Amino acid sequence: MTKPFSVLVVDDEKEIRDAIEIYLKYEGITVVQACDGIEAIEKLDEHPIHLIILDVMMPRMDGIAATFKIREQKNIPIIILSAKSEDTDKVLGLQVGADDYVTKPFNPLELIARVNSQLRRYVTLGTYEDSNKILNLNGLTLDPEAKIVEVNGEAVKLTPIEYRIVELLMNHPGRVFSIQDIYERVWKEPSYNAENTVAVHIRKIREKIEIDPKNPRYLKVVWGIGYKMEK
Amino acid sequence: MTKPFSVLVVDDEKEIRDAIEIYLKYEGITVVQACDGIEAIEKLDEHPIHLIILDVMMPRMDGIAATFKIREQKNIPIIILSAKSEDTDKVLGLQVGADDYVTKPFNPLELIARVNSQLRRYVTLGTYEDSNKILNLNGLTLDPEAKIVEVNGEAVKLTPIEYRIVELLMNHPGRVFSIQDIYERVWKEPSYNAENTVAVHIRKIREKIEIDPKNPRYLKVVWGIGYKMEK
DNA sequence: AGAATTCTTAAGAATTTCTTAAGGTTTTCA
DNA sequence: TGAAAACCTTAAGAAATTCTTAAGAATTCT
Repeated sequence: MTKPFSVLVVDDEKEIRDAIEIYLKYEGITVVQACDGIEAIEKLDEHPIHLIILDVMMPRMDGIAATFKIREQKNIPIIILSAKSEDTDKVLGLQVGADDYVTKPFNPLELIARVNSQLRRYVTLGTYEDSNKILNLNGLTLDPEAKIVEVNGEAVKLTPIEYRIVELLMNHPGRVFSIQDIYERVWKEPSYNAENTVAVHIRKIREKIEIDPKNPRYLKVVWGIGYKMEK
Repeated sequence: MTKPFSVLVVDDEKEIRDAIEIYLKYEGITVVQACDGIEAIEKLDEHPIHLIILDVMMPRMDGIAATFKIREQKNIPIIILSAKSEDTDKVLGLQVGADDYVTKPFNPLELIARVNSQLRRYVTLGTYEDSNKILNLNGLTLDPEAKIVEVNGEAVKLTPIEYRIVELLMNHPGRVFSIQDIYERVWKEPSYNAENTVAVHIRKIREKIEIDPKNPRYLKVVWGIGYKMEK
């Protein structure tokens, strides 16, 4: 499963960078490497980075400071790597600006869990505002907190994928999403031979939310383009 | 952009207070500092405070307890700062009265997001819902102060973890929490390989609070998404 | 040391998701 | 205009995932 995230790994030891890269790639996360702070800044400009893993014990501290500056502007979570033996004060100072830390030697699974946790939090915080509001369109209601969809007051039981499709469309009433759009935004991976998969789910959704699935009132097709939720 | 809010930051470390102040000021929020609970009480009398950010790990615990008492009267939201390494139970006790918490090291922007979120809620709700109030849902009762759960008036004995899960769910009736959400909010660390751990606790809770655990009335599953407490 | 709590493992049940395939509808363009 | 191509709908069953439950091991508390 590919995730739409890329992580910048900053460490002066190549073996560590490579090891982390292997584990993150296995998670479907793109990895960009940098061996010091200076290089990290360049990479941050070149690539869209969603999280930084940073070894505190590197020769060139100025680069690290600069990295932090950039984070302030870009709001990217930072996970710090540090050895237990390291100077506590120095590490502590850095930690004030960090989101999480892992001490070396570290369990790769734990690092991955923390990376995922940060990415999740980062994403949900970003979309926090509108993702909690109850949506309503002509009697079709969606409650993002309770994950409940209702048609004219009657609860409808949707599966997770069905729910996510409805949520996507209802968040942008009237906007047409191609099948690829839908697949990529719901499954969070590139669509390949997935046209019919989406179509089948559309059908199932109609079966549940439409009074007359053959003449849908809410979930309409736009021929040759995609689907949309009627405004 | 100036906001009509002032926040009291209580921490014994000056650098942390200053760092927080810088970020909040940038948001247009007024900041009042206090280095311990005693001082916090004075400041609460002197200034109109709308929210408190409180470090749990401070030398003088009595002052903190007093701060909480004041909050109870004044209905001010509290966000707790805690280090991961800290004694979980001690932190937990405090958190019961808190509205949100952030673990150190923290991302300043995340702290700001949570501050804004609390202030928003505080304003929109008008009268802030006290998290020490006894919760009641269809005969299921939770008393956060006494840490007692009752089903139709009959006390149920929950273990600490069980209690925290029930409390989390009851604080947000109807809202669905994924297993990862639950793990991270109850255990306060990222979850990996913890899916079944939570599931087992859910089962134990049902055994205790449900009349018919196979057809739960309170603690419901939302397939593929998580669990929730029925509204 | 004994009791209570928490975690791990594993097997089976329930539910969801995907694939395949056939038939219908709309568009294209000869 | 009419036939071909592209696109959409529908159905059914296989595959995969998720949930429940139980039992016992490991850990923590008293």
